[in-house]
Amino acid sequence: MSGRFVPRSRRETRASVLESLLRTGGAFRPVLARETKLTEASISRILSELRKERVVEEVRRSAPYVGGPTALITLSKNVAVAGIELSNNRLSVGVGDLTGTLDYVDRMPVSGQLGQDEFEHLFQESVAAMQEWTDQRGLILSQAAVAIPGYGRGAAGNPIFPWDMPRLTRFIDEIFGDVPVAVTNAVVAQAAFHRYSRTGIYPVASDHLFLFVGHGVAGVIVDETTPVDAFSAFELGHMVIERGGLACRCGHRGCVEAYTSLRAISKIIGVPDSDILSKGDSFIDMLDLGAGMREALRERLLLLGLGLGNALNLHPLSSVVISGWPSLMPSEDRLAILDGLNESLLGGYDASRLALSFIAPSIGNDPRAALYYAAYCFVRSGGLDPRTDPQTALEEIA
Amino acid sequence: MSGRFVPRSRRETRASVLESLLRTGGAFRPVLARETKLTEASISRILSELRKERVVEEVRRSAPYVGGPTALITLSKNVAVAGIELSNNRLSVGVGDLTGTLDYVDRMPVSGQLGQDEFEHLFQESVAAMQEWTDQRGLILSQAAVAIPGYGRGAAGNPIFPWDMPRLTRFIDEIFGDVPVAVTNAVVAQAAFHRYSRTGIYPVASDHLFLFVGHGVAGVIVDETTPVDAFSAFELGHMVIERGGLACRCGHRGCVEAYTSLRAISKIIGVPDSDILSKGDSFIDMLDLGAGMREALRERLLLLGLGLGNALNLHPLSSVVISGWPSLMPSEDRLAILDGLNESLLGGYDASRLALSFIAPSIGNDPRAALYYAAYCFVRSGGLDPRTDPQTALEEIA
DNA sequence: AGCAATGTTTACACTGTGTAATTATCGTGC
DNA sequence: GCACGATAATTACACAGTGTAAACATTGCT
Repeated sequence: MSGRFVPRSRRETRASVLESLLRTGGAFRPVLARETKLTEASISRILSELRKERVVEEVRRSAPYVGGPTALITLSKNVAVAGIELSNNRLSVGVGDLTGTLDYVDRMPVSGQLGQDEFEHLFQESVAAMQEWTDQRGLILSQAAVAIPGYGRGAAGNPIFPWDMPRLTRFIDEIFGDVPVAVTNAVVAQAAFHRYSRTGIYPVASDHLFLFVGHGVAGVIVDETTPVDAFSAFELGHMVIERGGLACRCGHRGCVEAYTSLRAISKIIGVPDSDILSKGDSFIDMLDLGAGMREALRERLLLLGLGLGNALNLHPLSSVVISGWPSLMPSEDRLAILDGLNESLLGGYDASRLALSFIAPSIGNDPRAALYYAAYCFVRSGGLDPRTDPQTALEEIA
Repeated sequence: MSGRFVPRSRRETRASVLESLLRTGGAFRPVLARETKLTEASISRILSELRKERVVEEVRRSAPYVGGPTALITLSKNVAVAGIELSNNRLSVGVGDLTGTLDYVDRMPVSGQLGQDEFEHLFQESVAAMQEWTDQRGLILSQAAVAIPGYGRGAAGNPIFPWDMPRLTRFIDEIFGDVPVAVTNAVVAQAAFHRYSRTGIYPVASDHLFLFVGHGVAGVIVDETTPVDAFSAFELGHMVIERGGLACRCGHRGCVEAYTSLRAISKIIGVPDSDILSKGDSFIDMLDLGAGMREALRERLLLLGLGLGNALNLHPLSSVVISGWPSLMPSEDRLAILDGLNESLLGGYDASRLALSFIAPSIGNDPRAALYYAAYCFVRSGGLDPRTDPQTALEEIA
């Protein structure tokens, strides 16, 4: 009757406690116990360990009710992590702590046709500058993360930057030397950041597809029970929805990206693709200029909906969050997506079975997503150095 | 340095030992220890437990080498499981043991347009007949499994049998009463059966997509590290690949299924859809009759490849196994699939990055897949009654 | 100051594992 | 037919990590 769930390694237990703190931004012990499904006794033991290691801190708060808790547990500001983000426009490097503070930022413009050698050169320089900054302050990085669009498709290669990926990860590993570094898909970092980092109101809390429409069209299935670092990107951009249609940079015809990417719509509205997302609300005003523009964009949204419906047929989900330029469109125009869904989604679009929501593209806050991802990876490792851990060592051998 | 990986609940440990036995069909202790990453000491303890419970048996064998092992451990024939499979043609019920022996089979024809009431009625009758058989022999079922095409798409509903799924699972649960019963997608059961049940040579051993082209077109990602019961079906059939194309039974136009399902090709070759898969090798001879037939079928295979490429763009995998009518086609005709892949798969088809293989559709051995799935579910539960297990009970509350 | 209500820590028992010592089994060679 | 070598299989013990329950601490209220 006791319903015990005993076995967990210390690392796992620490990880789930720390993850809970990262997601909530700070919690009282009883809450923590509930979230992690541990007893307060265990929480007490783990926290005293983590406090000794200066990974977490206690802040005294007045009790919220009679006899209530007084010690708010938060992640420590002593742990330094780094995040590096590559987008089609720039390479951003940042250093911060586990609470989300960004203490150092450096952004370099890059071209969309960036070659691998060129990138490596730039990367090395940027990291060197960052390390100078950390060395000056005596900071030691506990974790770094690099977010790259199109990353993580194994043998299929990167559809956005056609690079040698094993070489890239080796290169990055070497640059960072002793510091553990995680490389991930930009959209994974972004989804995790939006969903969990408490920087704004996120429209859904259950499993859903996060779809970003930028230079590429990529999604992630945000599965609430799966660790973020196991999320895998969902490259929607190169689904062929119109045989023999518009030519795409991938060499095929009729891809979703050929119709709905920033580059594709920049041709319609006559604004450089790099400017579109930064326009924010003024985007809509801009559209008033051309009468046929909105209609043309609605057609593109319909095609996006068609591809999205196809994707949802493969992997049914009851909720989708869309970010990117479609989120800047007037809400009546966005309805075109539903028309597309009606052409492909099994059973058609039905608000009771599919919730569609939009979230503003978060231009300007790079490399916060990568930084958050670095914090997440640190936390997932239980705040223990992966290199000295026997279990990980064992797995590496195997 | 020791590389210990201690924490596992007894249930998990038992499950991994039993799963290993199910997959291999019997093993010696040292092999078992390696496969489960446990020490021989643990294996010894677990096996003595399982032997007492009569879930496993020991068969004496002459040692394969000096000082070699003599006791081959196998799953017991004492544990009875039931498998029920619904296809568009029939409802098959079987009872067997964990070794794959099928002791009782009953098959009833059903129509493709089966209504839910009608199905429930038939199901109840078939199960009653089966229970009469088990009662006569004093058998007590330890686990049952039901495999249904199109099952498991949550709120999205079943695209093949448009039924009320919560009602269906409730109904099935009630029918079986005390016996634990798992309901799953037919293609999941089939993939697991082909891949793990040692009934034939399976072409790949790594992660891959298993795609079955029958009345529907469905796939499963067979991920070697994920438990089979967590596999989720991949409904490729209703991806729209030709806007405004052929009408599909789902109400949309241009779905993969409208071009490549058994029903679709039965119109081309003039053979009833229910007969196609059972023709086996004579299928090819049949095609010789019509000159344009093969060309028409090749076109359909191209479209299948197009849809497959789209799916692989979303979820990159380096290996695909195809079963169903395409596997009966002459190998030169199957090359049309590659043409389709070349239109959609990022980077085009490349034998070094994508291995395509074919496996004969296993008509006639239903309900072996469901039976195997039942055995798998039993094994996954550690051979313990899930109802008396505190952990499961806890999870059910949550 | 004392009390009620809750939070926090600690002593102890329990589960399940690995290590290492012990015991069992088999084939081989004399 | 019996001792020996090689490996399999079991068992005693130590250790990690959890939950339970009791002890102790803190707070606000009267």
